[in-house]
Amino acid sequence: MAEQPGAPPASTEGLRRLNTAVVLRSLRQQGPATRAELAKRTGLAKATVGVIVSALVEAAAVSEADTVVAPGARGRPGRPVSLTGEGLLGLGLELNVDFVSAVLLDLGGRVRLSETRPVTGDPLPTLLALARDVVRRGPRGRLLGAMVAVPGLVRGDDRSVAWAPNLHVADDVVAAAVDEALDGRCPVSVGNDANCAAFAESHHGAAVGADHALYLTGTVGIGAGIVDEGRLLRGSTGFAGEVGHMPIGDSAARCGCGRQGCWEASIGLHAMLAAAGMPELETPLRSAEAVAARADDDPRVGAALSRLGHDVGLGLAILANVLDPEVIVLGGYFVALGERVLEPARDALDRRLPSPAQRRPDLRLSTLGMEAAALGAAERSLEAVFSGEVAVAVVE
Amino acid sequence: MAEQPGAPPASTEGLRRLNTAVVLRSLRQQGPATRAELAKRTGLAKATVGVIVSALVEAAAVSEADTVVAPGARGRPGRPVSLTGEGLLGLGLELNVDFVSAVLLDLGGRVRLSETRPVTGDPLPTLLALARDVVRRGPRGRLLGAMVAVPGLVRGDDRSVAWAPNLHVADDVVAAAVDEALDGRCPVSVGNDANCAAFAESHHGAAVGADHALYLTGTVGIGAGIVDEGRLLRGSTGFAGEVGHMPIGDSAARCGCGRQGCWEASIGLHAMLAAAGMPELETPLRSAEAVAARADDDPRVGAALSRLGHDVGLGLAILANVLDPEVIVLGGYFVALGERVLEPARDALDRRLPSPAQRRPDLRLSTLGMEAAALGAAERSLEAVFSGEVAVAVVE
DNA sequence: TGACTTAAGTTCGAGTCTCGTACTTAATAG
DNA sequence: CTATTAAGTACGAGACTCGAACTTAAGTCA
Repeated sequence: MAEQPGAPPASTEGLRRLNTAVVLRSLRQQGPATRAELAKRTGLAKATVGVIVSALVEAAAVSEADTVVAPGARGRPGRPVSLTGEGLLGLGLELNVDFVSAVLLDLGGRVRLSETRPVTGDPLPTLLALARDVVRRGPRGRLLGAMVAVPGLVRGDDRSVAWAPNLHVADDVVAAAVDEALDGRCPVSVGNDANCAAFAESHHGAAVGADHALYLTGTVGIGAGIVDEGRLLRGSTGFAGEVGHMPIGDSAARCGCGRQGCWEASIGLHAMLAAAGMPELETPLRSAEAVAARADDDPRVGAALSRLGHDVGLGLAILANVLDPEVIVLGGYFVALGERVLEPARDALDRRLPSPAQRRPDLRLSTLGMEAAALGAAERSLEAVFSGEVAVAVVE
Repeated sequence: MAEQPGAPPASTEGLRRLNTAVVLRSLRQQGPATRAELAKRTGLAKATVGVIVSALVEAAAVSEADTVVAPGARGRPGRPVSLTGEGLLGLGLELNVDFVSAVLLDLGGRVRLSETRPVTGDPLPTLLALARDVVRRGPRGRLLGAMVAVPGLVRGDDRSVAWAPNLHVADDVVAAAVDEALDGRCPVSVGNDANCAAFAESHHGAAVGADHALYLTGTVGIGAGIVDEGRLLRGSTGFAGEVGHMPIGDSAARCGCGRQGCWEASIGLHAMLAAAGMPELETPLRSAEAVAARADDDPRVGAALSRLGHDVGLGLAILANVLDPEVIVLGGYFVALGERVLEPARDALDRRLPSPAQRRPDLRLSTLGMEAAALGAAERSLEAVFSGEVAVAVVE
């Protein structure tokens, strides 16, 4: 059964933390509002909202606009408060095999600084240098948290790596190294890259506003991130969403894992390139762009892509049956193939919905690019604030 | 994005509610404890635990044992408190096509009364009569909540039915009818039957102690219930776990839905009976028992069952890849087939795990029988207490 | 047997929080 | 210039948690 969840509120200070989080979430999800409106939205007393907002203003988490909310209305006009979060930052990092990224996000959801650097050799030192640089060059403010996205399996402590076949890291070496690079300035956690990217899509990308989203990324491997009721699905050992080796698609296709019929062996980058009869270029995206460019002229390539799309849709249908997402976002190399994959995938998906009562999940392309995982990691590093686990406003 | 979740604690009374829930969960999950132990477990102050426990004793939610916890220890011996919940009840109901069930559960997790009645014709009146009977004959006490499990789709309000192809009910007619039958004595909600059964397994059945569990039930149709971090997965429209029509197994098998290759068409009751060459009897369980009895003598039947098990395992492998459960529980007619299905399913599952790093989920048979859904519904009706949304102890 | 030790549980006062009410403030309407 | 309306604030009451001091109920050891 579930662990004793989160920090219990315990004291009245904890109560304040929770109510502050309620106000922050309301501002994030429903936009700016006057104190009176906030009181209505949250169910808190006007007086309470007043106190909380004052503290948030003091902490530079929100700011008051001078503009009146509804000019021409009777009564004293309210001054709308909006979530700007100028001075409160979350750092998202991505540690990957051939590149590292960093995104500095403020509490208002604006990206304040972001950078990606290519890597040859051990990526960790490059990541640490990047992290230090970004923090130094970024805007002044309080760093509330940092999260590192890694292509691998992360344990339930959100810190130690259980398995990362392409990266030579394990346990909490990454977390500890970043801890040190940041001088212990803020808590550091680690997360799976697909999960982080999924989170990014649901907060900033193609799945904004969707409470239930599925993110599928494809490069050489295939991975998924699952958001249910706004929360990331982790599974008992962190493996949830490791969908690359499900038996889907061409059952005779040989996979790098030694088995046959893995989904990855049908829709992974190498399978796609082989089917299109084209070579692998420097990056998956490049390779896919080249294939996309060729597809219009060469009907064989076009046919390969629509077969690919069909197999993508088949797997998505299975996932949609299990998870019932509102939106499905395709990332990775699929983005470069665009409608050439989306259309046949939609067809396959349509034919495989469980019942006429279910509407088809919206199938979209990722809009976030390379830095999706880092952005999601940054967003996740701020989650503790929005959930009320961490206090942002100081009591005066 | 997520709605403003749950009732915010808001006032200090809400804080008490939450802290009371922390104590209750600790008692449920970690067993009886003295006040001092509870203080350590929950992080609350000794004084606070004292007050909360007094209120819980008053409300007949917990009771103090006279037995000393550790005889022979120095210092004043503590009086252990245990969750008995004598006077606090949750009612679980199941509305099905050919039977209805009711389970009366106390807060301590003991079934105080349960009954199942067969139905011919409209099941709703029979259910209402059963509900009234059970409440009347059951032990005196406060009814904290009631939930009706239905074979159908339930909307996010946990009350109205969106789709129930085998039942002639829609919207909130069921909830309203039960409301009336119970004289509005407690809040009434409605839930999907597979979800309820999954919840029952994770609290009382084969998946006790597992935070992440998958429940698969098979009769004519195939359905799943998914527990992740102790919470039920619902999906955006309540369809999560509707796995019967995923394209798995024999791709040529014709399904009742008009398509081919649905999982249901390979492992549903009718497919099993056809493969075994045996007739359908009164109930799925009966039919399956007959097949199981024949399997030892007739190698053709044995072979059919191991093919069935293989197809079950194939689908479970996919689900395990997506969800990473700790335990998988098979219910429905599979229970009667026992190891004849489990063994080939385990084999297929083993061959299809995503990586050597993942351990195989434990595959078990349901132990709860017909009343699983009603029991789970009863358990769910008490969830609001354990989550702190509803107060159980009255402030004196 | 009786003083000492140890730990459980309770009492109490201080501090924090939310809430409702009453009040002040800033705009429009006439 | 006065009345009206609604936003925001001040304030006292009530609820809750907490730490420290205190009481209680056992075992320990002379």
